[in-house]
Amino acid sequence: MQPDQPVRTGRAKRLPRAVRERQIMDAAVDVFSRLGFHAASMDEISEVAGISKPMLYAYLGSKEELFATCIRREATVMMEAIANGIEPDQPPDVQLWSGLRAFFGFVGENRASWQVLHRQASSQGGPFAAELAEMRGRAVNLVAALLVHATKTQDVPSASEQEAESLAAALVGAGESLADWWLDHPDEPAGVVASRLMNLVWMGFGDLVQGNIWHPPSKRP
Amino acid sequence: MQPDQPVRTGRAKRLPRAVRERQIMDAAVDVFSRLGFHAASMDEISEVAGISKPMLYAYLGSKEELFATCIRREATVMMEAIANGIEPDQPPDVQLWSGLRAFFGFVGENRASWQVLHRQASSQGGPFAAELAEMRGRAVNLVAALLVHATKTQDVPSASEQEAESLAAALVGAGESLADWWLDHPDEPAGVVASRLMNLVWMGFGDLVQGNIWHPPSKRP
DNA sequence: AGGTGTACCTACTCACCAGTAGATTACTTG
DNA sequence: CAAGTAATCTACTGGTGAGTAGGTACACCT
Repeated sequence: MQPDQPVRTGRAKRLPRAVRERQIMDAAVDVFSRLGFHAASMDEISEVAGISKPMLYAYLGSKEELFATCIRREATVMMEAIANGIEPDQPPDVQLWSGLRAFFGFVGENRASWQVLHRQASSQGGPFAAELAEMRGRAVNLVAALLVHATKTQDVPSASEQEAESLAAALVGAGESLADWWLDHPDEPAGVVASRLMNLVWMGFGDLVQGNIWHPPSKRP
Repeated sequence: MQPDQPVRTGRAKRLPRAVRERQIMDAAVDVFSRLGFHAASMDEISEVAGISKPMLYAYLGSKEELFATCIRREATVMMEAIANGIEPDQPPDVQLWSGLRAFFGFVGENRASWQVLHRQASSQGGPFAAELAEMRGRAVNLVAALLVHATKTQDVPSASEQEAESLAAALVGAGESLADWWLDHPDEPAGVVASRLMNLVWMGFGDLVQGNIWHPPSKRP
C-alpha cells in the first residue's frame, strides 16, 4: 500500500523515465485495487503517482494498456516468488507445503497486487481475463506435475493427465479463493492460512474429523 | 441466458407491474453478468428488457438499488436450492455430497446468476460485497455445523468452533472458485465437478494419490 | 552561454451515461 | 362510453472521465 503522496502543486521534480514508470505502475496498482478498473480514473492515478495526466499517456498508453501492463507485472512477480519458494528434491507433500507458504506469503505482503491480479482481472472480461488465465495455467501445470509425480511413487495406476489437471485446478482455485477470503479476514497470519489449506487438501475432512493432522517434516518423529 | 429481445420500436405492450419487474430483473442479471456493474448501462438494460429507461427507474430505482436487488434475489434463490438439496438425517459425508451436488447443479443451470452473484458482487466494494458476505456466512455456518457434528460422532476432541469455521470457509471458498473455474470450462458435467471437489475435500490428495476414492453410498458394498 | 531534447504542465474537447420532466397511450371500472 | 389511473414513451440535463493540443521549464553537452 503506497502512502498517499502529499497533494502536489506545481511542477514535479524531473526524474528519469524508468523511475517514473515504476512510480506510475505502483500508483495504478494501488488505485485499480481500491476502485476496480472502471471506477478508477486516470486522473486519480496520475494524482497518486504525483504527476499529470499527459505523462501517464506518454509513458504507458491508454487505460487498458496500463491495466494489462499492471496485471502482467504483478503476475510475473508473483510466479517468481512462488517458484523460488518451492524446494525441489523433496517429497510431494513438502513441495506442496512450501509452494503454499510462498503463495500466501506473497499475497500477505502484496495485498493490492493480489486484488488487482485476481479480483479485478477476473471480473473484467476480455483480454484481461486471458492474461490472468495464462498465469493460472502455469500454476495449474506446476501442481499437476507434482501430483502426477506423487502418484508415480505409489504402486497404484497413476492418475490420468485429465484427472490430475482438474484436481490441480481445484487446488489452485481453492488457493485463489482462500486468498480472497483472507483479504476480508486480515488478522490471521499467513502461516496459519497456508497450513489450513494444506491440511484440507492433503488430509481431507475425512481424516481431519478423525483427528489426523498433517505436520511439516520438522515435527515428525 | 435470455435470448436478446428483437430490436424494439415504438411502444411496448402493456403488462402488469409484477411481470415487468421480473423481466427487468432478468435483463439486469444478464447485462450485469456480461459487462460488470460499472460497464453496464441502464440504457442497455432497459433495451434488453424491452422497455424504456424511465420504466426502469419507476420500478426498480437507481442503478445501485437495482444491482443490490439482483444480488439479493439470486442469493435467495440459490440458498433455497441448496437447502432443498441437502438430505438431513444422513451421515456427514452424504450430506456434504448432496449439498455440493445441489450447488453445482444450480450454478450449471444459472451461470449468469452465479456470475453476477459472485464475480461481480465481490469485485464491487461496499454494500454489494456486504450483501454477498451475508449469504456466504449462511453457507459457512451450514458447513461448519456439519463438520462439528461429524467430529462429535468420533471419539476425538471435537474441533474448536474457530477451527471448524475456518475450514468451512475454506471449503465454501473452494466451491466458489471451482464454480468460477467451471464457468471457463463449461464442457464438464455438473456431477463430475461436484465429485472432484467432494473427493478433494473429503479424502485429500494424500489419500487420492494412494488410490483411495470416496464413493456415494449406493456404490458401497 | 546557448542549443537540444526530454520531462512536464494547463486547459481544453468530446462522448457517454445516470437520472428526470412532461406528454401520451391503453386497460378497467362504473 | 367516459373518467381515472397505470404503463409507457421521447427528449432532454448535468456531470464525469478518457484522451489531446500546444506550450513551458529543466538538465546536460559543448
